[in-house]
Amino acid sequence: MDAAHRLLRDQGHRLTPQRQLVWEVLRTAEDHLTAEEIHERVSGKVPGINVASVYRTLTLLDQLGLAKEVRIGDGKGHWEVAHPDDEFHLVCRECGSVHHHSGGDLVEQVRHHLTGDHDFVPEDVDLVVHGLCADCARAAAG
Amino acid sequence: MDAAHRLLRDQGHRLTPQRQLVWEVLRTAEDHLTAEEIHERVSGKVPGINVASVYRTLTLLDQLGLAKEVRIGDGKGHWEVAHPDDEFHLVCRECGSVHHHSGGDLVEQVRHHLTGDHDFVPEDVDLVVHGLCADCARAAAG
DNA sequence: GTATATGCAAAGTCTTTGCATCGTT
DNA sequence: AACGATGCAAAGACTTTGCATATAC
Repeated sequence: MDAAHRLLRDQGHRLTPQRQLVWEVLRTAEDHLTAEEIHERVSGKVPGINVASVYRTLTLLDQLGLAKEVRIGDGKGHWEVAHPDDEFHLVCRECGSVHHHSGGDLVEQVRHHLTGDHDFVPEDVDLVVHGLCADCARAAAG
Repeated sequence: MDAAHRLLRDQGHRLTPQRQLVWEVLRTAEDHLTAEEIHERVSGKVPGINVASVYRTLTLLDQLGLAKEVRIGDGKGHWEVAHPDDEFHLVCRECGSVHHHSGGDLVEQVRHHLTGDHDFVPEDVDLVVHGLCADCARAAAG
């Protein structure tokens, strides 16, 4: 049983097929999926799970620190497996793709900058950069 | 006539009282207002403008580069006068306040980092930090 | 006078919730 | 058996849109 399952049960939550499937889809996604997309993928695998359950599961995974919602500014929530936040998101305005980017110590610098200031206690640093991905930039230039 | 008005007309848009009021409210706001809040404030000043017009005006101001929507993760859009994006937003999870913070050259560094990489052409850098503002941090500690 | 902007109400999108039923523990 | 989770449908929050009327130019 994987770590996520263990964590679920340790907290007194039940390990249902729906939850396992949502987690599985999220874990193996190459992309940042919306709740609707996760719903589709899970539905493709079995009976048919309700969207409400997808939302409830995502909320739960978030609370457990296993998943995280990314707001890239298109109105929908996009979900990913939680990762150390020294990474940030590159959103292409042309094709809509979302890539992770490890910014070295940039996020750490932001943290440090704020902490030194003593004006604000930083918890979550959300860095989203909009622009053109390599492919779309090439297409635009060509 | 102020620069915003000139810009509106130069682009062939009409200078209506509604637009002037929305801009006025936005320009003089100390906070980051939602469309609903802007609507309330404008309504307080005169006859009564429709929320739809507020949304339409904000969209227009955005297109003209005069206003900008900030997504702080509470589901609503918050609006501000556009500013050079070497500033970022500090959102308090306790009181919900949103403060601007000039991060020195941090945003510039992000840009530079990405440009050097040639993997992505950065346009907009949105840096939102969630945490505790000075007041709430004090309250929590005390 | 004409094209654009407004008001109004309706519809749209994404997400949450109430409640009866089902299923994990 | 008991309590938590699911499904379903309805409601909610925020924003957009269609269309007739009003108005800036």
